[in-house]
Amino acid sequence: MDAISSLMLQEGWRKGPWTALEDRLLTEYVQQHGEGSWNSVAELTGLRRSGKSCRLRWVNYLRPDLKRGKITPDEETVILQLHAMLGNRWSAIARCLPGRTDNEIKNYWRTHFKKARPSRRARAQLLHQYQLQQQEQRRQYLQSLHLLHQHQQQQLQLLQQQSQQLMMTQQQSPPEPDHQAAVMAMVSNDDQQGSPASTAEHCTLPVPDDDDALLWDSLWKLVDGDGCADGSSGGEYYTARTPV
DNA sequence: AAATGCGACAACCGCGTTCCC
DNA sequence: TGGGAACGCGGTTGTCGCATT
Repeated sequence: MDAISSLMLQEGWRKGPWTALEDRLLTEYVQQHGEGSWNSVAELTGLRRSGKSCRLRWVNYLRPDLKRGKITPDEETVILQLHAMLGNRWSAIARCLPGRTDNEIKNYWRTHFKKARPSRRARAQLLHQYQLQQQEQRRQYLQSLHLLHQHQQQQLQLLQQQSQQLMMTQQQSPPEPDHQAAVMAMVSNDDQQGSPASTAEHCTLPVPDDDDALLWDSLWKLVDGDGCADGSSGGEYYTARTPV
């Protein structure tokens, strides 16, 4: 707490939510004296509020031209477009939306468009989705291995048949050594491939491309809970959600 | 039914700018 | 022209009510 705030409390300045009586006093003051000279509000009305607090209350809540109610889709569009052009210049954006305050627009933006650190529940859901995706990847991989093995078995049977036919014909004329060795090598290699299950034990999941690697890396950071705790680090904006 | 999470919004705070003497 | 008061702005925090677990 700074010196001024401390002094305010010592002198009995009120803080926190405004009461209906305070609102009425402030409204009557503005009706009589106009906006401005906020520091004289306390003196002339008996309000125990700082000039700063009075101005904020008037601008953000009591002004008669304020528009109440939800931000409309049209207004949301304007906010998005202006924010893309102006950045966080809330007062400039508010000037283009009659009846809306900079505070209101700022709050709306932060609630709807600024990426927040996912909650514990959201992180658990992300982890669950990730595990399901991994299971599905592994299942597809094993299935493809199984199909490959079936194909290899068919090839092996074919080769064995050809080999037997060859042996039978060679009984009439001696085989060429190179050819026989090549056939035996192919058969031998196929045997060493092993069953799909044993192969799967050594298999690794497909290596993700760069984008996927980044995604999973981010995911693990979220799951591990070592993301920035206060959500105040830079670069955390993302594109607008689809309005509901 | 109680605990917890989350969105919405009001209000506060610090700092930069403007105004006035 | 310098300094202090007033004002304006953007970031942050606190609170409340509803939804979900």
